Amino acid sequence: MSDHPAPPTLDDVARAAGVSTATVSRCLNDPKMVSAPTRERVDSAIKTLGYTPNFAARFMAVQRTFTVGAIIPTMENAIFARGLQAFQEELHHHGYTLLVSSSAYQAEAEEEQVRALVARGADGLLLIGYDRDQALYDYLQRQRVPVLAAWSFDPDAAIPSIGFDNRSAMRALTTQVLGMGHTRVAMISAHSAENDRARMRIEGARIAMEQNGLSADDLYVVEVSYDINEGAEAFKTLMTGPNRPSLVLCGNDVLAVGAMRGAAELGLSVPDDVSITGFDDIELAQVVTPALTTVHVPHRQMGRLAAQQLVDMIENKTDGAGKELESHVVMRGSVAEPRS
Amino acid sequence: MSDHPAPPTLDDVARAAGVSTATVSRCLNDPKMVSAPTRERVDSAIKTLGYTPNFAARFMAVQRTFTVGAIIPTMENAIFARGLQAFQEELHHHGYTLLVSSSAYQAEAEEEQVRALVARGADGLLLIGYDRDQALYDYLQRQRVPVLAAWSFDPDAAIPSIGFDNRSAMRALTTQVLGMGHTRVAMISAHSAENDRARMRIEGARIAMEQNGLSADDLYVVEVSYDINEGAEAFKTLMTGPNRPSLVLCGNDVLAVGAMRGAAELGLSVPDDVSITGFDDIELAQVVTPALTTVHVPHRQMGRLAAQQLVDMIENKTDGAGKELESHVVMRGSVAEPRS
DNA sequence: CGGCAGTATGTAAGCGCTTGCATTTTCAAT
DNA sequence: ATTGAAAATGCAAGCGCTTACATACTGCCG
Repeated sequence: MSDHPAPPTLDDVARAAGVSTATVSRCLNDPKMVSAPTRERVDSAIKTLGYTPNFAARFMAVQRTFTVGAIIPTMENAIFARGLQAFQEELHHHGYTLLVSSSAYQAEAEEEQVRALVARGADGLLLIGYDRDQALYDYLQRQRVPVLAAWSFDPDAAIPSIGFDNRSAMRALTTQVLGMGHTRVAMISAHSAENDRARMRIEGARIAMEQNGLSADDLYVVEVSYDINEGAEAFKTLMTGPNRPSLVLCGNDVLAVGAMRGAAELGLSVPDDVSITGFDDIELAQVVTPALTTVHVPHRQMGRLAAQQLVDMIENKTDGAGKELESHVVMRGSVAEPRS
Repeated sequence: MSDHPAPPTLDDVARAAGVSTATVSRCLNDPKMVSAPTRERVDSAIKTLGYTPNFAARFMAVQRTFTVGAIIPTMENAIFARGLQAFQEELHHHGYTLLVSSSAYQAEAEEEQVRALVARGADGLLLIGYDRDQALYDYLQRQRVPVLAAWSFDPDAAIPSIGFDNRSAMRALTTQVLGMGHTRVAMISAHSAENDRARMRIEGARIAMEQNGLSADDLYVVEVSYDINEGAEAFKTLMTGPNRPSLVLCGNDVLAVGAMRGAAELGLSVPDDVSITGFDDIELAQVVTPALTTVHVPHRQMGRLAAQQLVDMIENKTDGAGKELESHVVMRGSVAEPRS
């Protein structure tokens, strides 16, 4: 009815301004190539027509999208939020746009998302951790898409990574808490099968056990999904079963907060009846009562560096060296000496 | 060095399989049009080449992406997470992919994202609330992109919306808590200027004040950003100022949790010294101690319905009627009668 | 005043895919 | 065998943009 039957194209703008499409294109991408008067005519045509360049068409023409994709395991909690935020801010500085999707901690879903992002022309990809099928790495390599892993660091992995040493971080935390005298300890972890971070954290806890005169086998580990409710349930099972622990290490803050809720539901006091620790130091950790003893991870720094590194990989075709960041233990109210 | 210098294209596959590109394309999009033997040859060529169709090229050819975009104010907390999750699950059922981006509660950022999503060929858009520049709506209309608003419901808005009545929800909550006898009440709200949800919640609280024999002007409102720390600071200012309230209504759960942290920092007990309420009923609300009295919002239902509606708008070019959902007050430990 | 930079603009060839239409193949019925 | 309808495949245009190259204008120098 009204104006145009379809959204305006470069061609429409060109016609309206009485110039060629090339001129309009230049106006958009490199204005100084165009004389002032024509530029004005073109600009006003663009404005009155409400023209937005078609991204796909531009992509086809230049084979670059200035877009990077990130696939995170979940958006449901804040674990990746802060880091991702910093990642995207830094990308923005470099003129890139971020596309995010989540895999729900499932390998096939992740693979699907990777393909979707590649098909959409992502210039580079950020993945979490490095545990995944070799075939996926092969695919990515064939597609010439640079990939960077974050939230984990492993100099020997197939792809460069920016992150911290989950194993030694968990070891440090465990050692410190064991120092208070705990001997009956359990751990609530995420499923470790395809999750290097979960696996490393368990290992770290085990190592700490041994270094503190306990047996690694005495660490009873139960694996659940990263979810507050599952954390609460697992905790309750743990505490109502035989050989009740005095210390429950949790794979991350979300599980730990779940455990704390579980404790409340059982009428147990934290830390008097049982000590609980988390991992990540997300906002949640400081909001619960008592506040959570956890491992503080440099989320923002990690996101920022990841963006820098990835952009570098994209633009200079370098392979990127990866970088290990420091994490540190934060002692708060959720741990205490065990009851005698 | 290795295989191909560049990622394989349809053409490469066609050549490898000894057929035309048309056949390969049909193999991908409508396999039953192709005879079994050729299909096998094509499929194996695709596999050995590691071919992924180029999304942009397909988009150009068919002018449809089966992608919808959603722009939410923030990913930093869980406010939109659950609803968005349901939204994307439902979209998936209908064969659509979701692209998410966040505006950081800033109008220009949102506009930028809208354009980016449109440029990327989103078939439809989900926005939060309906408060935005008319020019943006005009633009969207010219681009022929269906838009749906969520988290708010207003039958008279420029675009169809799926959500609840923020005003009456807040009125119900406030009325219920005022019934306990509070007379000195304050509210910590998000900035209401370009946020209809915040504005309606304030209005709802005011209406409840009047209906309960208080003056709407007596509701002291302080506006901050949706952020735990800001909530804590605002709360502390409120409580250390003159005319200290016995009830602090918060615009959402995040602010309320911030307020609770503020109370802890001041050494005030909730709800004995002061009652606090939230809005949204995100996970956080049940994790803090005491648990938060708040308004429960049907996040998942809203997300699901929004997806259905939007798909319908896209596929049938209907205008969509919108739908109002019910919310309800959840009384928990964070409120009590005021001290006498 | 011819000619030559230099600047501004236009022309047209793709980028990788889909799809209407034309062409070839297949195969059952004569 | 012959034929024709149906099934399978190929051809080629075109989706909206960029960009190398060609062309058309400026002045300005000799």
